[in-house]
Amino acid sequence: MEAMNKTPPNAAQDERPYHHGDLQRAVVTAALEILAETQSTEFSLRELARRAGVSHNAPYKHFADKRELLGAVSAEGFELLAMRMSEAARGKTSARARLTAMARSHVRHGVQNPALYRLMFGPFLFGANEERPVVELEAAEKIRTLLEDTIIDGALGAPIPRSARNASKIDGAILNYWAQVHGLTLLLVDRLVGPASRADELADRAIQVLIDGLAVTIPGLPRGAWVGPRVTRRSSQA
Amino acid sequence: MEAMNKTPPNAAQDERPYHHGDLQRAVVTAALEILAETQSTEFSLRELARRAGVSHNAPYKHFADKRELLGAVSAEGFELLAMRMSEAARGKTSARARLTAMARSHVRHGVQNPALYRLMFGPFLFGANEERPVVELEAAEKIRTLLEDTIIDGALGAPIPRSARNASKIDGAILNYWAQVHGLTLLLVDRLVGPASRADELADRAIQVLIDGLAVTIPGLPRGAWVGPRVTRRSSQA
DNA sequence: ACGAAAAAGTTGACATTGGCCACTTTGGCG
DNA sequence: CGCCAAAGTGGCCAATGTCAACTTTTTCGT
Repeated sequence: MEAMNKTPPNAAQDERPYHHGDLQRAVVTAALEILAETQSTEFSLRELARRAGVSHNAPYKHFADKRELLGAVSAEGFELLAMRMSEAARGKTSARARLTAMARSHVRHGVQNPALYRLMFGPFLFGANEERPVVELEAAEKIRTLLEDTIIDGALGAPIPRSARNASKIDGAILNYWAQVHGLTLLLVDRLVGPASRADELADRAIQVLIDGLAVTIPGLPRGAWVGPRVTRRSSQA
Repeated sequence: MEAMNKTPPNAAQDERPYHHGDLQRAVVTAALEILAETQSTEFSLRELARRAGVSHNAPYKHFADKRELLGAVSAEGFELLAMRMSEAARGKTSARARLTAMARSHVRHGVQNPALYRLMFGPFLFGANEERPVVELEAAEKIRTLLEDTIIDGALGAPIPRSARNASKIDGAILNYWAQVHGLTLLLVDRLVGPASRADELADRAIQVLIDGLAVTIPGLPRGAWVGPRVTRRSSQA
């Protein structure tokens, strides 16, 4: 009896079905929202569930715990950064202009959402002696590759062919770039330098100094040191 | 009756007096310990109180809330960093050697206690639109001054007299130093480059590139930008 | 086509936390 | 000596992360 009211698809679309559809994504999206609003990673899982319109335990069907959730959010942040960087570089003709544009958009990305930026690079996701989440390493590797290509392409003044002999020099240059840009971003984000509205100019100067410094001699990295996420290092034996 | 057993001061020294003596300091010290052990700022006030051997509410007589406590810990971290940097510089004859030594000890300070380092520079202490705690700004200013003196002293190749004309150039150089060293430290601390055992070499190269870059032209900071904590800017009108 | 199992969501419970309160103990000062 | 503020205590509260048991869908092998 009353066979009609089982799975009623007729009651408009606000009649939420028992199953959310794609809660996984909804939760990550909501987390990004809350992160942007509160600027803190200490928001509550429950508040998040409330926003997504599900019970406080539903997210646990998709993420083992809060860390795993934040890991997904962080990875999203890395993807977003990579997209912004590569889009900023698109259209620029010189490799140097591309490098500058990438630095700008990196700094902007941080300033625009400090909490997300700190989550991305920070330690919220791996304990004292743990590794970083794989999903995050992969996303970060994408950015490293972007930089590598630009440097090989001549961003430092002249193209540097990708050879075994040059590898450590390129890594060294990437390290210096990362340190400079990441450092500047965090100083801005943490309000130790400013104002944040000057981010572009400051990023430009940072790159200027970096390139001038590297143009003299490209030193190369000490043997055994590594730059960027190590995930690809290991996968080479797969 | 039984007047004898009130306030018994005879029971050796392990018989803790009702008043701790200097709980304020004890709490900060305990917090530094827990921070070093757990590598997280999310330890509980209660655990801390347990360690100090007092009730879970005793710390509230000395700190309004957890933030204020962490602020004191952070300030301690800045003081410690300043001490290490200035001691590392002591004895070095050339200004450049001093700058390198300071960078090394900065990076070491971070690598040795990541959680403390992140607490110092991170956002745990000021909300979305708040200022940094004053105690922290003052400690950070000390470090900025250290750097300024070294740069004025010729760390970049030639002495730069402290003049109104040079002020923005010096600030620019300090910004680049900070970005590079702070950035490198965090990349190490957050395990995006490594290994941490190579910290000294990497710091040396960072300074090398920095100095090479600045030696070409010292650009100067755009008008209106600031470097370092702003606390002294305001106190000049007092 | 059907029934069982897996997936997705729900309610209820528990220990722990930061912070508030009223209370007691102690040291110092007039 | 007496009193009061500072320092420390225990009780309490709402909120949180996470576990466990239950219910509702969806899926999938036969």
